[in-house]
Amino acid sequence: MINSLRGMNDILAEDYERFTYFISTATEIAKKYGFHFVQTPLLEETALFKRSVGESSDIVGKEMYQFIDKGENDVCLRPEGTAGVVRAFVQKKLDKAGGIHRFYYHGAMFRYERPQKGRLRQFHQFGVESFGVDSVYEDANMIMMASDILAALGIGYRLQLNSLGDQNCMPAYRDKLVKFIESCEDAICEDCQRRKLTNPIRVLDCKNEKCQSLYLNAPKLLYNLCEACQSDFDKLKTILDNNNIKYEIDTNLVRGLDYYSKTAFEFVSDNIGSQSAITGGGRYDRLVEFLDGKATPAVGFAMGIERLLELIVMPESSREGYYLGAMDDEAIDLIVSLAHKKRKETKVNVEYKSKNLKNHLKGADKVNARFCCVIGENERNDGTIWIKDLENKTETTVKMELF
RNA sequence: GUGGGAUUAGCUCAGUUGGUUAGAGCACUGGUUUGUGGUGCCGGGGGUCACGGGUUCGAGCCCCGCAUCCCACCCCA
Repeated sequence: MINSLRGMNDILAEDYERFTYFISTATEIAKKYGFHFVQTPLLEETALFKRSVGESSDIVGKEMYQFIDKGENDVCLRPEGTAGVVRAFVQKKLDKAGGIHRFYYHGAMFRYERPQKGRLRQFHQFGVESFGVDSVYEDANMIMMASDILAALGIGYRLQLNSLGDQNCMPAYRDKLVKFIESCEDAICEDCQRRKLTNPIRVLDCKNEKCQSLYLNAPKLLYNLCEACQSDFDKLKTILDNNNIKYEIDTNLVRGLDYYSKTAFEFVSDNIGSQSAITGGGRYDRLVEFLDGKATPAVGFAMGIERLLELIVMPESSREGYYLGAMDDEAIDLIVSLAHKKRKETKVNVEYKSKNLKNHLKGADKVNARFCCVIGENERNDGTIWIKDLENKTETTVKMELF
């Protein structure tokens, strides 16, 4: 038997119901916020991710499905969605067109990681990206949209918030942090020593307890913001307060992708195990420029669909459509024809074997049909069909031509 | 990539110190004496015990390997 690859799952039956329910709910809300669908390829040039996500990130450093194709191009399966959307944005010259462009997307992402609950090698994200708005109101808007989607799905969460600063305050802070790290360099873990050189901000995110205890006294970026970043962050908090969205400030929240600046946020769930981040996002004002576009402010987020599926509260499914059955073999052709006609308007299940009434009622119940319709000897003689509403338990008999 | 646990029917799981033909519930299927379901009763099908080796007279059970899932690390959505 050939099995699916490690960390790659089939989605079918009830899982697919939940999957499509999520997509339609999220899509509906994204459209209300004025976003439009964008689809980009699963395969991109490797350089795209190296330049956007960043070579120091784990994603690019060790998790990409990267290979040389037959034309000797260095390509990889996309590990995340933002880079492709930004590339498309620049390639279609929307940066030069100016104005505001808002996109939503969903699809498969690939990361070569050790699988775990909530962590797959092929997984799916729903994401949104907004280009051309530098106002912090847009940041708040994104958070409100994510919050609306989670609320519509009945998902509880905690929202964590931080600011990563911008090109004015980040470099100065980085120097300050590196000096701090150097002061305790001998005591920190190997990973952190490496991070000091590649991406010092990430040490704050270290899970090592000893490191964390040392970093309690580390300078916090949030307290070293320039005036513009500080006022934006304060404004963001005010907007969220005004709209009754609860949040926690997490000064150590650092997004694992290098392109974020200013607002960074993460929605986490306490009910799905250690892979608890269900939505992550933030502002990335420099990325369009990094990818050879005209400088354009942008902000976005992505949701991990598989992680959300177990948390979704589905609306109760109600009885729907018709079940048609024959009580003797002579009636089978009749119900097949009636089913063909009825399918022009609704869902119809047909049982091809003649059975007694009790078994047909059982069958209708099993497929969750609203109406159980049966033709037996009596009905054939009268040219009628017997119909029972399984919800209201009422019965009628109608002429076949009126069915 | 590191460490730990698990793997027996479609699903959830029992299975004694190694000993005849591997069980249950649910699901599926048929019947219930001739037209009333979801909720009665009776029956039936379905398992190379994940896979590959080894020890043994004999392995679901012990040993080794391997795959997958789960947990933690890590990472992130």
